[in-house]
Amino acid sequence: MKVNIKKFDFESDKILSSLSNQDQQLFYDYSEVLTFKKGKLIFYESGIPTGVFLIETGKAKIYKTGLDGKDQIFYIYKTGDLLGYHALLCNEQYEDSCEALEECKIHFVSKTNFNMLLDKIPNLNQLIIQNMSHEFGVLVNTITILAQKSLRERLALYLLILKEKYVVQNGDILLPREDLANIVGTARESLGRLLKEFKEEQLIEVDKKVIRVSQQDKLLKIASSLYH
Amino acid sequence: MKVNIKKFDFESDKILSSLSNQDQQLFYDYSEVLTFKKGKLIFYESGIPTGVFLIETGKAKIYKTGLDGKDQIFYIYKTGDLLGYHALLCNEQYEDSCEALEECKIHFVSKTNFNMLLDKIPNLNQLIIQNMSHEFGVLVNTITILAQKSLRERLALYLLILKEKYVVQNGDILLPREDLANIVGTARESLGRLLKEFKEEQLIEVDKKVIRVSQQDKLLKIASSLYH
DNA sequence: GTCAAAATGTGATAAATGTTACATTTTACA
DNA sequence: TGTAAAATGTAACATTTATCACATTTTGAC
Repeated sequence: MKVNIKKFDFESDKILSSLSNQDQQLFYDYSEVLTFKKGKLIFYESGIPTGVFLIETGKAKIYKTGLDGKDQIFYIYKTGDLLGYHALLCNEQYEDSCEALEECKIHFVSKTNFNMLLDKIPNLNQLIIQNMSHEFGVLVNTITILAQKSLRERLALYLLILKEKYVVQNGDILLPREDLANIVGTARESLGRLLKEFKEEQLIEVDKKVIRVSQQDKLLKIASSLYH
Repeated sequence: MKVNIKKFDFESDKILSSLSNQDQQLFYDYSEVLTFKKGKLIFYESGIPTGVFLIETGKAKIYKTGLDGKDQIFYIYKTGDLLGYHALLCNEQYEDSCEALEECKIHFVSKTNFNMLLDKIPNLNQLIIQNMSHEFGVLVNTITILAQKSLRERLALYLLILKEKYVVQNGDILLPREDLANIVGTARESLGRLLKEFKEEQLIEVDKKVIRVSQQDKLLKIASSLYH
């Protein structure tokens, strides 16, 4: 059986897109637009949540910094995604940090406004519940992959996931090596070695920072432990 | 800084215990009591959810079986915990399996009844949202640990977590080696070797299957990468 | 209690991955 | 456009962890 890439997608864009046009407009009405330059923090671990974020353009990584200072990236949000509501909804400090991978235009909805919207849009509550319970499954899958699969398998899988998501132009992956290493859970050097192997096996093409998947089917087999 | 063991607790017992006595009674009224013998499946991956489960007595592991047949256990539920609502709430198949670690007495609430309860108990919806958003943080922490920490650190951490939770008598841990290996994400043999090391270093005592933590403080330092 | 099955322990070996220490390239911006 | 800083590549080496192939112990059923 093959791994299913869709099972690694939070689908956090569905929350807003499932609302009626009026409700979507209401959401925008109660938001203010913020711009985060590349590398800027949108929120950070142990900070107090003050609202939620809807990405209009750009991508952002959420990650957690380990005790040794190494980051573990566990998701990349993209255009349309609603994020940052977990800590807000359980009245806890942020457990993770969020950083703009490129310039991000974001609709920020303050805590008070968000609560107001939850009142005014009966659907919203339900959609967030649906999304969070879906996310649970995604994180469970992530844990299993990280705990059980070899580096080679993990890299193959995440290249496929990123290809779907991290489109710069026709499916090219443009992400700092360090970030990619922090997604698949390895050292930058080990990642580099493996990327070279993949390149030699003509599974991918590498042009400076850009990675292009050339043999999706073979990568999928590797990710599924069906092919070494 | 030291790792915080509390950040690995779903606190799924808080859902019901936060309700008023009347509402708790209502919950029980709409449930039927089921008994699962040790080793029996409570639900399983790719199955269709039909309701939720409240553990009255016993413990149960939730895990996911990887493509190679190896299980990854990512949580152990105990008395008072409400579980199995994720797949139900997002209308998806179970992403994981749940198996009784010992004989479990469980209150099962069917999907229809659960929806009815969500209507009748205004609080319940809110409590589940709170719990799910809290769980998100726990899973994020789990991912970071699995991806970044050495086997030695992971074992130290999970022994401490299990000591809190898996009390048979005064904090003893009684769990098959294979299960423990599937929690910390390693092979059974590697786990055994490391347990022997811990024993030689007098961090733990091992009496047949029972593991007893003797030097909690040192284990905590190991788990926190402060001590080799 | 006996016996078979399941669980656990052991040791040698192989493989995977991390670490260190630089060389080289690319990028950002002055 | 030049230059320093950041990112990336490389190679040798150390370490960790998995794997294999059994021996031994424990458990559960009869």
